[in-house]
Amino acid sequence: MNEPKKTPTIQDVARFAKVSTATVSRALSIPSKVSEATRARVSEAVRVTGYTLNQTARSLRQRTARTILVALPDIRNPFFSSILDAIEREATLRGYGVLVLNLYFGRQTVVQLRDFLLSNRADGLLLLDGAFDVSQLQVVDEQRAPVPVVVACEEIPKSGFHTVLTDNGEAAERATRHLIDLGHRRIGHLLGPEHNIVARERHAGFNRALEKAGLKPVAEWCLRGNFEMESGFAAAGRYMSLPHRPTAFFAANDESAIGFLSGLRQYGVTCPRDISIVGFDDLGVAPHYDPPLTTMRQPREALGRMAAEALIDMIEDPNMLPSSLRIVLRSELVVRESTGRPAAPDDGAPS
Amino acid sequence: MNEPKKTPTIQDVARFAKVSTATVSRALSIPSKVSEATRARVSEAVRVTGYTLNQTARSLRQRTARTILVALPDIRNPFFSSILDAIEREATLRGYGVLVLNLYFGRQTVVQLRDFLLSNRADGLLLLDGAFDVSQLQVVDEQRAPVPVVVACEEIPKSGFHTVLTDNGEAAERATRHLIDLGHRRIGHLLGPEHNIVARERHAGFNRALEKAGLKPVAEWCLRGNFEMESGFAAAGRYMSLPHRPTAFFAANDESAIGFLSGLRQYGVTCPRDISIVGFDDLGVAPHYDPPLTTMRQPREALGRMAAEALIDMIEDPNMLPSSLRIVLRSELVVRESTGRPAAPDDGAPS
DNA sequence: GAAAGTATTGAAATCGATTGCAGAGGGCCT
DNA sequence: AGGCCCTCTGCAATCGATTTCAATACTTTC
Repeated sequence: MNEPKKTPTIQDVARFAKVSTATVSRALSIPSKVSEATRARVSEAVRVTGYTLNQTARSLRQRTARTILVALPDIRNPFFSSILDAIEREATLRGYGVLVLNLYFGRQTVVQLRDFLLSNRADGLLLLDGAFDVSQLQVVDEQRAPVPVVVACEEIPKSGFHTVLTDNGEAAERATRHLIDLGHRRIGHLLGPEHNIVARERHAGFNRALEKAGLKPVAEWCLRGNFEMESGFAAAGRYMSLPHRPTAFFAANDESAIGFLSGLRQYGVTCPRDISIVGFDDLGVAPHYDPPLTTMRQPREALGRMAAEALIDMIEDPNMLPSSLRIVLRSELVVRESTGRPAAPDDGAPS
Repeated sequence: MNEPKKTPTIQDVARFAKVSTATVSRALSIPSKVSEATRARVSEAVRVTGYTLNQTARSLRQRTARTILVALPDIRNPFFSSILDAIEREATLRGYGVLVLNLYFGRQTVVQLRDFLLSNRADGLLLLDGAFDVSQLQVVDEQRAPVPVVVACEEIPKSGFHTVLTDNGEAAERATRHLIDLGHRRIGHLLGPEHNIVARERHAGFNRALEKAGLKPVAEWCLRGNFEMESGFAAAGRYMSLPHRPTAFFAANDESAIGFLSGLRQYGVTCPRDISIVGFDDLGVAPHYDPPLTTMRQPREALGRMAAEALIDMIEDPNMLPSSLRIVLRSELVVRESTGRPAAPDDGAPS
């Protein structure tokens, strides 16, 4: 009685209910195909034996794992974690499990990711990283059925994957435009990581806004950064050493904007009096920072949810989606107190 | 040639290498048991066929999923996400996948969590939520082999589970002590969620520190909160309406501390001039907030890593761990600028 | 009342690996 | 030469479900 009992299987249920395993299986998954009486006997048997489905066995037979794999660069990043959250909700709703995989390790992880997918542990991949080199992920043109993939957040240019993302370039343009509308003429940009596609798009959007307003981009006003607070903090020093300083900055994201502001405080530069800053992401802390941060809010929940939806749709019916799906979600400017009119009348680029 | 080829199985490899599937299996997992020549033929066959292991089939046979399930209250919370990150690293290192499950839905999720575990999709559970009602999770006293469980972050009092956590009470005591040492006598506490064990322990630690210093706890100085920024923000209003205001606060976590500070700014109360605040967690933004936040830093990476280690150890050898493991990690006070001496000499509780 | 259709069930194959057992072959010892 | 041990390999069972196919009983229809 106290020995480690084996977990009950469908065989045990069948024996107890005096039916075949086939009938038990049907009673549980297609009740309409089984008579009332049998169904009751099976239910009772399940109750008594304490039977629970062995998902592994089902997966093997049905060739589906009812699991999706989410690969992302960094779970700690609040931007990703809130998307992951939305993905998890949607997946759970539709009966899918969520496997997560960090992508720190570069090359090694590619192999791992590939094996993961090809090992039937997951039915599809949700990739949250455009920097990822997909050519190494020989999942597509392999001599086997293609694995469903959806790329979210960042676009992988000619990969042909379904994509769900936000309007990074356009949003950056609007953020910058906001600064211009306030009267700023000397506007700088705190860059994101050099090889990150999202960062590049935001940079491009920034440039477009300047151009449309007839402002010349000034190379020294684009300060190096990498989305992290420390990089913004470090950029403050470089800002101070500029001969002709911008009165406003568009930061590639909120984190670097916060680091930047924090660094500027060290030099006695106050926002928005001396400088205006607009960020990107609308992190949770943005409204409670000092000053509350003007920023572009990305629809993170929608992004995660729609990406998960698309992936699961594709898994459940590969023909359901159009050959190439590309959803672009619109970000929203949230004006708070980190942006204002420039102190002095402003005459544009340095002489 | 262009038809959807089936993914190659071990049978295909065996056929190509002209050996049995048993030999292929051994060549891949116990190479020492196979002759040099055969091993080479198998390798070649694997290369040519493009074979990858079907983990599901292996799992079924070996009765292990090489996957752990991490259940947590909220992935978005940066505290949890960084622990999840550490867990993922450790698990990956040891060849385990990580399934995540949010626990929003209360009752429904319990059932789900239970099925998840009993369905052989995961070999063990890492639970990051002490508020969770484990009695419903009939995994322990079921009439079957017990599922390995490790509880991290929060303790579940008499559950008998292995536990890895930080010294919440003791750390809260030290945080409060820091305020006392600075000369504060009127010290308040911004509470965490009422039924959260961690919050209670911090509250208890707070009280102990006061007591040891001969200070009487004042009920009105404990402001309601729930770990979220908004709750801290709201608490600021209640603070302002106190007849006799504390000169220092110990906030149950950084987020609520930040919300509180943000709320206080609305009333022109400046930190640390008018009030000192110490938080808990050392969020990424803490050093870059204005003022930089004094806080208790929890060893989050270590916590996640050790919890994952313990769980995987338990999975791989149930007899390896002592009957009851309880690891307590020490938090560290990080003094920044949100705490200072009280402005006026301070004489303790109101008359 | 016979034929056709429908509802219900079971036997057995199947998914793709691992593994216990046994057999073949070779080397070594007595 | 015979016996023993060791290495290498294959056969076939096994993990726990699903699913095809066929058989049976029961209705319905003409």
